[in-house]
Amino acid sequence: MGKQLPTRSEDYSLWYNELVKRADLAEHSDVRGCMVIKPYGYSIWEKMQQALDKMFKDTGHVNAYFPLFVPKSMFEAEEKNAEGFAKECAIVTHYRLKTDPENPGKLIVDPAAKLEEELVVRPTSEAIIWSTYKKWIQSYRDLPLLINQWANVVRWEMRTRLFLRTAEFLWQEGHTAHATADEAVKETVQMLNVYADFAERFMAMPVIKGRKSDGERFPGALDTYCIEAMMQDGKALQAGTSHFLGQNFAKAFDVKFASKEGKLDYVWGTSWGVSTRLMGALIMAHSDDEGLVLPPKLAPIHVVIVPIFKNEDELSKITIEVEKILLSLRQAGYSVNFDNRDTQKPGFKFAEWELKGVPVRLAIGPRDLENGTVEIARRDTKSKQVINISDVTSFIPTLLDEIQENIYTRALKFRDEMITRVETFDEFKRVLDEKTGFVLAHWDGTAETETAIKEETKATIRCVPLDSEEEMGICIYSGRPSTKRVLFARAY
RNA sequence: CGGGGCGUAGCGUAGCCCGGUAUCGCGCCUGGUUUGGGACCAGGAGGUCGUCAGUUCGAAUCUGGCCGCCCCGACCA
Repeated sequence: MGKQLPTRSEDYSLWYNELVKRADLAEHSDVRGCMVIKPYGYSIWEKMQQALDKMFKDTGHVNAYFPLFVPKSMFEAEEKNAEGFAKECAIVTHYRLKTDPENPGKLIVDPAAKLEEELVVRPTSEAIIWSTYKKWIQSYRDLPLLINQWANVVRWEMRTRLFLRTAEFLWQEGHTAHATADEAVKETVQMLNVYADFAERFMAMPVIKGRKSDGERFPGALDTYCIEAMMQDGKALQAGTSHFLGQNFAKAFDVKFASKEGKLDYVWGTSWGVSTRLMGALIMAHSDDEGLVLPPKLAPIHVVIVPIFKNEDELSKITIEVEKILLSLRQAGYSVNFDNRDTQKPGFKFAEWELKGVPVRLAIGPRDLENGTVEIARRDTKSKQVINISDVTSFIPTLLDEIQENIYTRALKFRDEMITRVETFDEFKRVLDEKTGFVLAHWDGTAETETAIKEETKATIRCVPLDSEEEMGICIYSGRPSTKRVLFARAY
């Protein structure tokens, strides 16, 4: 393992994989397609969970937990949904092992323990949840039902990438039921806004809110909204989705309610989710050739303090000063790590904490003790300055805010520069190949055109942006009339 | 499931064509010198060469089966 990370420009995928491993975020498990999230990586996910969970609670949602296993008959009740996920389901068929009579010490699946009905390991929980909602909902007084679940799901993917696509992943899925279509649509849009807000305010990652084309819609939904983010290689990453389910699941699972007027009607549903994929997004949106760059609001460690010392005596003198800083910063609610290991040199520690993306580093050595100063370095710009040690406590909060802001602004500027409006298919292909990034172009609205463009260019319609203005134009592919531009990109 | 490639120490590898008991780097351990940007020197530990069989006096190397993994395609939060 070399000391230097591969560079982003050389091979973005290699850079990503190495970074994930070297920054101690995650690694491939020995289990096919699965991922081990390491403590440091998991602590970032926990920060995301906390922030999101609060936003869900603030919008009136509560948490619950539903089973991992879904009986096949229940799973197939909503046909479109079942069909959409059928190709990537793990299925439990037996419930017991036994000693292999021909191979002592080894186990075989006991053929006598075959399940009468197979259990599907949830690829998503609509089926199991709606079958439960049937029991919970009778009257308009039971509505709206606003529930979120933090869980793992399994999708048997052919090829996997850490965080972006693994056989098992962690996520949150909200499932709500409403008395009216209007209210359900409002919920769908509200949660899309929550996601966009989270991405921008916490992850410092600008996103484009939009609506999926028919082809990209969630199976079983009437409408799928999404947020799309741009990675530093110009590719798009779907960072969250919110679906308006109409009455599809209510009908499939017979979930009816009595209205105020005494009429019986099917309820209206939504579902929405974000996953550990956001970790991949966070990494690819901000990190550089030195490693991870974490926005302060999601950094498990805000500040790391590295003492520069030659002997025990120097370290203890430094420690006295550091203790004061630790105390005041921790009281102010910041997570601070004092790296007083005597097994590593300062240079090594600098590199290591940069790799892990800690936003601010303080270095204190004998020179500083003499001058009453401390060297302060920020991860996002890699700039350093020396300030008075007495100013540290007031300096840090402002600096962290500034870093959060700067990372966002930088990502936004990059994103905006990498969105190109094109008028012809030649231009479209050229931009995708040479400049990369997102392309705003007219599309005739047909699935045929969408598929043809995808086959020729590997670019997909990421979404119809919600802020896309009415504008007469002609489809870049078919030449037919179009009223709106849609967002194309190659995607993860 | 189609097309290509690879399995050698914790990780990354050389050796394989042309058979003689395994190379180098990182990491790890010990001692010393170092310590304001990934230290240096010296010594050391660690290997059923994926697996099973065959050929041979002798197999990491040649032959065959099996297992596993990676890359490209189809699928995808």
